[in-house]
Amino acid sequence: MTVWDRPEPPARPLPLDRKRIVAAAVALADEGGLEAVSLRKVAARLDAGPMRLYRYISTKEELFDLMVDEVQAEILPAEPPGDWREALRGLAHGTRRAALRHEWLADLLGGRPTLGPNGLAVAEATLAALDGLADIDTALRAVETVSSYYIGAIRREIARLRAERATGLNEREWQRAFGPYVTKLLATGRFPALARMVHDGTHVTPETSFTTGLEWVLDAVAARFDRP
Amino acid sequence: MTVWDRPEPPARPLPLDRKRIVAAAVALADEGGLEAVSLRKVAARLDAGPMRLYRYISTKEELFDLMVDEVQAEILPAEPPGDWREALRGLAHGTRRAALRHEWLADLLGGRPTLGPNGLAVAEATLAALDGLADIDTALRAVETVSSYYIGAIRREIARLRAERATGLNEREWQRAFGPYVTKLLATGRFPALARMVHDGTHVTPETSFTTGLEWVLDAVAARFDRP
DNA sequence: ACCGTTGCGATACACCGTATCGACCAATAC
DNA sequence: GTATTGGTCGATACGGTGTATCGCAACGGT
Repeated sequence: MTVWDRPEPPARPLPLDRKRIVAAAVALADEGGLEAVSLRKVAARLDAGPMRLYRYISTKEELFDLMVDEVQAEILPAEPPGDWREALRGLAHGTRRAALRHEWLADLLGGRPTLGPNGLAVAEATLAALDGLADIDTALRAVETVSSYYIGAIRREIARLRAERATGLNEREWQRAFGPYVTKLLATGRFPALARMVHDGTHVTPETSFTTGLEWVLDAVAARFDRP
Repeated sequence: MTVWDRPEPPARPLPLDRKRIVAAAVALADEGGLEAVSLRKVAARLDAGPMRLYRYISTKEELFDLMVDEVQAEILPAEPPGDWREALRGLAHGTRRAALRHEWLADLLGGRPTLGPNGLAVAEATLAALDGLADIDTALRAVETVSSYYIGAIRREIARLRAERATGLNEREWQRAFGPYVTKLLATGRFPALARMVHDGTHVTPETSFTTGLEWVLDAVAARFDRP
């Protein structure tokens, strides 16, 4: 029996590790959103059966945790920041940019404590920036407040982005177009303040809105640092 | 054929409406979380087949939208607030209390624009409170900033609550107990600031933490109102 | 060389959201 | 009064999900 007759040995499946699994899941989520991530599809991308993954994770939620931690690596500042304010600002904008690159992140943000290595590294970097500027409790409160702000702001921004995309790319006209339903409701006169806002409010880019609010919050933090 | 032989006419199924459907869904979610809400189970609670619901909603997401709008009715202030600060504060705390009553709300908060009647009413009440205190754009920015803060804060709080519950009700000792994994990581010395925080930080109730951050943000808003 | 043990992953299960389409019912035509 | 038609409703069915179970194959010890 010649070599030509003999079949190749059964191709050993690619060895798996969490890194490859998470990369596949992130790719799927980037392409089709979180709901496109199924254990079967992730496994298929790696030429494996679904149950194969259970050696590395024990639940789908754990996969999500790993995904979040994975992208948190993108958030860590490249160079040590100048002062605390720049550090917090960088963190907030970094998270926002990550969420714009990986929109599914908005669905997960704040949903579970981030105890992965990168999550902890982010927390460490944040707290380190505030070191010595105030007592520990004030610093903690500052981090919580800023994080809460940008988690909420990012969620809202991505939500609006999706809504605009769904109603047909009317990015600029969203405020006025809003869909017939809302315009009708506004016309009833039951929401005068809202109607005025929609009618007279200037359109600002999401980034401007995000930045403005962030600076306000940072101002509030600064006020506590100056007068402890 | 006597009455006794004749079967009763087939019991006409209870008439359905969105209100009853949403109430059933909310009850299910209150009992078992969002993932306990399936169209089949909601329908079963109403003695109906799953497809029956599709006359009232066309997608499961729409049911979630209705649920959110439903609980937003609980948020509207009972009496007109004294000043803008009290209004925003009331809104934030109202939302937080609603999320503690209906934990699944935290999963949905900020996830989609709230265009339902109650959502719009909440927005109207908020904006009305700021009326005339600043130019429209500043007012809008203020509302966005405060909402972003409390959406993020509530999500984080519920996430921690669930994590504590899952690791076994160690509510008080969470900071120190944290699970063997984190303590090990902290022991490596790679996260000094974090370790100090965990070790020396005072334990504050979630409500205190929420309120503190909220007042900071409100201070920031007030600063913009005073000096426009 | 054999056998006991372990651990992997294919099979299978219960359940999901919802597209499809047959059965039913009301209204119309004769 | 009866036959027919039209439209609507919801039972059935489909393709997919996360994961429990357990037969089998590979391995280590005697």
